[in-house]
Formats: sequence, structure tokens, C-alpha cells
Amino acid sequence: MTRQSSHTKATPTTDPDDAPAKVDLGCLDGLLGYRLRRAQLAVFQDFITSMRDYDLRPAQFSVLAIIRANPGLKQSRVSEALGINRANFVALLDELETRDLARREPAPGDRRSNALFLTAKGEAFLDEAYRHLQAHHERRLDAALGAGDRQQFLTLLDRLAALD
Amino acid sequence: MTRQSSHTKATPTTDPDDAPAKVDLGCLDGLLGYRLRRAQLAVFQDFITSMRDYDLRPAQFSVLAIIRANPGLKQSRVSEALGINRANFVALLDELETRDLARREPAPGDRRSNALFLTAKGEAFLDEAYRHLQAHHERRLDAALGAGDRQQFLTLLDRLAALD
DNA sequence: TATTGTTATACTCTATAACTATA
DNA sequence: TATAGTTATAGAGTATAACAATA
Repeated sequence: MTRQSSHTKATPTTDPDDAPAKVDLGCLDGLLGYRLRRAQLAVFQDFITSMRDYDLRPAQFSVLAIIRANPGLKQSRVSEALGINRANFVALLDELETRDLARREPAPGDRRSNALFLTAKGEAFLDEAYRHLQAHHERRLDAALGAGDRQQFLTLLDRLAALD
Repeated sequence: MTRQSSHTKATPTTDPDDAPAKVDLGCLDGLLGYRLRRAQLAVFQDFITSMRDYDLRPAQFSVLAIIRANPGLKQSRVSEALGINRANFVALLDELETRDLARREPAPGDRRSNALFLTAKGEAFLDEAYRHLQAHHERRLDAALGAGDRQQFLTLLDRLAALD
């Protein structure tokens, strides 16, 4: 292999005319992780924009969703299920509790543990937020994916997530 | 809709026996962004592990790749192409220059700008790192994706990335 | 006036160590 | 001894404002 690898053009980029001239991604284009990262950033940005009026970030939404689907689950298991360090989970849950969306209760049978629940307000809030996401955010994502097979796409994402 | 949305089971999770009992993702399972994020984290983790001996993070690799494919490109355009804030790009490039992988040169015709190049060491380093990634990291990703259509997968990722 | 590179700053996210109370 | 929740802390990543040099 010479100085230029086969997938790069590397024209010395003089470009004296005012045309913007597209930047060549070079070997970056062959890295799945790069494409995945750009897609993930765009999707999260769209999520955050969609949830602006709810003031809810992706991590906060995920905590509420897990608690609702598993009421009474121990704090450590919720953080573990989401891959969130238990030390970092404390402040995250504190804020949800301050906003009266979730609550800690003493776990029956283990006085070290907290059992987590949504408040009535939290249940309603999550329902509304999720409906809004489906109607706007997910709807936009489906439009972007177009005719592509969404189910097959999700299957491949899950296979990658199972790497570790 | 009642207190429980249609896609959650929400059995009160008493679970007194010692079986670990899988955590229900609830409505999180219906969010594309969640699956995308988990996949991206797993892929980046695999990248970082693969590049341990090279001490090269994804962002550093991307900078080297863009510079190699577009030698002489202005600093602001490199950071812009990667979606990196120009203020944050300074320290990133400083480190690559300290390691003698890239260099700043005065841009011909504009004394405000820097034109970026790889050093000879940077060219060789990137070639070797990229070959190593292809042989190990990307190979593992392909194995994980299995029979799935990689090209279709990349197409859908790019459509999502084009959201904003 | 606008742009380029830079510094300073702040806020989020993430990771580790250590403490306490329980088990 | 080990585990659950917590605090403190440090490192990345990211965002904005402002400055000097130059366009």
C-alpha cells in the first residue's frame, strides 16, 4: 500500500474557487461505529427537542419507563438494567423524586435497599410524554427510515448491543 | 388507557425466590433511540478495547482519518466536518500534534487559518491502526451482524443521521 | 463587520474510591 | 465478608462567551 490507501482520493484540497467542496470521510466511511454514532446523535437530538416542553432527557425517560414496567424494583437493579453506575444514579433519581415523578420506599425484607415506584403524577407524566414521543419523535424517525425494514434494523442493533 | 399501558406487563415484581427475573423494558423497548444508544455504546467500547495498544479514541481516529483524506484542509473545516465545536477541537489537535501524528501549517492565502496535515509518522500510524480495526473490530461487528444486510443497515443509519 | 484560532468557563456524563448501614 | 445507597472527586465530552489577529 502506498501513501494513499485505496479508499481515499486525497486530492490535495487546494480548492481556490468558492465552491464549498464536500469533505472526504476517507476510511471513516468504512467504520460502522462512526455511522452509528452520527445516527445516534441525530436521534437523541430529536428526542431532546421533542421533550423540550417536558424537560425530560433520554436517561430520565428511561428510568421512569423501567420503574413503571417493574414497580417495586430495587434501586440497584434499575440502575444496572440501564447500564448506569449506581453512584451516578443517585442524583438522577433525586431529581425525579424532587419533581414528584418517582419515589423511594423501604424494600420489604432488606433494609439496605430502596424499592422504586412512580407517583400518580409520574404515571400520568410518563404516559403523556410517551404518547407525545410516538406522535412526533418516533413518527419522524419512521419517516426518515422510509421503506426500510424497521424490524430488521432493530434486530441488527440488538445484535451489536449484545457484543460485550 | 388505564394505569398500565398496553405494552407493559407490570407484575408487581415481588419475586421472593432467588431467580434473577429479567427486567421488563416497558415502553423503552418501543424507542428506537434506546436501542440505537445501546448498540453505539457497545460498538464504541469494542473500538476502544481494540485500540488499547494504540491509545486512540474514536474522536482522535476520526480527526486523523479526515486529515489524511483531505490534506491541507483548514482546521475549522475539519472540526465542522466531524461536528466538533472549534473551541473543543484545539486541545484534541494539540494532543495529536504533541504525539507527532498531525501538524498545523500556515494556510496559504489566509493568515488566520491553519492547514492540517498528517506527519509521516501519523500516516503510518493511521494505516496500521485502521488495518488493525478492520482485522479485529470490524470483523467482530460483521460476525455480530451475521446474515443481516450490512449495506441496508448503513443506509438506514445514514437516513437517521440526516435528520437534523 | 465577520471569521479563525484560542482561552476560559460551565455543565453533563462517566468512572472510582470510600464511607455507613445493613446482610 | 459482601452488598445497597451514598458522597466526593476526577476525567471526558460538550456548549457559550469573549479576545486577538486577520479578512
